[in-house]
Amino acid sequence: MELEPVIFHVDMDAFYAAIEVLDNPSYAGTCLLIGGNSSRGVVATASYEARKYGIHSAMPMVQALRLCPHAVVVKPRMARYSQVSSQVMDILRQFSSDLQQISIDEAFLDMTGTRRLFGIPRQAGKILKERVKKETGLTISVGIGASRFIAKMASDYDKPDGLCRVSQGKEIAFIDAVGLQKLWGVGKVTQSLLAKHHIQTTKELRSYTMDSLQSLFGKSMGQFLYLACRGIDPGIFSGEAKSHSISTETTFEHDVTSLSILEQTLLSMSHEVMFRALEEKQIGRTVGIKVRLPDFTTYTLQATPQGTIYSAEQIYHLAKQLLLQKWHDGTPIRLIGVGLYQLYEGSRPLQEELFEDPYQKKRKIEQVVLALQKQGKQVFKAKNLETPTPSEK
DNA sequence: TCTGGGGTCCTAGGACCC
DNA sequence: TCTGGGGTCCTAGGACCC
Repeated sequence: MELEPVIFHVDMDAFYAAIEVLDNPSYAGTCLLIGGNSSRGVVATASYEARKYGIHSAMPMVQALRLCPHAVVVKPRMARYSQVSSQVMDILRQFSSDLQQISIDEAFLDMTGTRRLFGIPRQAGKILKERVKKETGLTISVGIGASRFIAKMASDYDKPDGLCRVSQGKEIAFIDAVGLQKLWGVGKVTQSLLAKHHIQTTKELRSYTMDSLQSLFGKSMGQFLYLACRGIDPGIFSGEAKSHSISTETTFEHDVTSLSILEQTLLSMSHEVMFRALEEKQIGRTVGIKVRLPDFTTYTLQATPQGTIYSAEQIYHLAKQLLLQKWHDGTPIRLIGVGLYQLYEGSRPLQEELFEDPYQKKRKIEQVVLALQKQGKQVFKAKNLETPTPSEK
């Protein structure tokens, strides 16, 4: 007999803010904003108290503080959040070995065939929530469905501290309840495109054939919409990630016009990107830069040299060449970024080159530096254990 | 309102090859 | 000299997500 698929989507509630409250209980019940507190910062996470004022993620911090002047702003501590994230993932793994983490605070759990262990899905969801709460102090929202797509929207449907199950056969009714505005994968642009065609609801969307949707919205988006409004998983998070990239970017506090500052920034970013690649044992074939002007026009440039990209210095040289293709002295820049693309796993080049690349030597040096840095970190961690931070009392 | 940082995926055009 | 069709790779831009 075919087992009914049971997919859980676990979503941690106001994750960054919740952790700050855990570590500093005096924040409990306050309007807490996690994010950069500069003039150009945005809100990464707002506590539920702050959300009552209309504050949401991605809102400019300046605007958020206008809405709620007494809010407390805390800079993100990503290392701490990652630590708690893996703690939660370890708990989830005890419920199913088939875990797919999709971001720092979200994961899918395939719970098919676990009924004898944890009971019916809703029961299993309850146990899971209790376990996470008891062991970490955090509340999570759990969505349960027969597919990832449904489970994902179900966890959002009843937030925070939610538990929502959509049983098989009830998908269309659920999609209609969620509504077109909150359909996963349909953002602002698609929304207004739909509105132009007088499509306001998921029900109206269902009156279109696959062909007509594809001619209106393109092959891929058309198919996505056709399936999504019927509650059929369009295949979200199913394929293995093919390509991979590592990038970093920064928005300057004030627009930058000086070449030497841009060079400095590119250089340190090139090192950061290269170190992360080394750490993940990835080799890149393409270097790209991103530039944003004060009026927010943004362009990207990339280059794929012959052979392989071995070192931070090589990234820097390529990035600088790319920058100088577009940038002329004195043009103010708001944001600059560097990335490594077309990554593949390994420490060897795709094709053995005839001569040893001078950059290959540099890579080896950088590998040694990375190893030393890691050692340093471990020493640091060991020391930390002896002198616990106040929150660990 | 004046818009972060880190990603993935899709589209479309051009180069190049057979 | 006018010119097809398919495939792959590269580049640039953009939508979307957390």
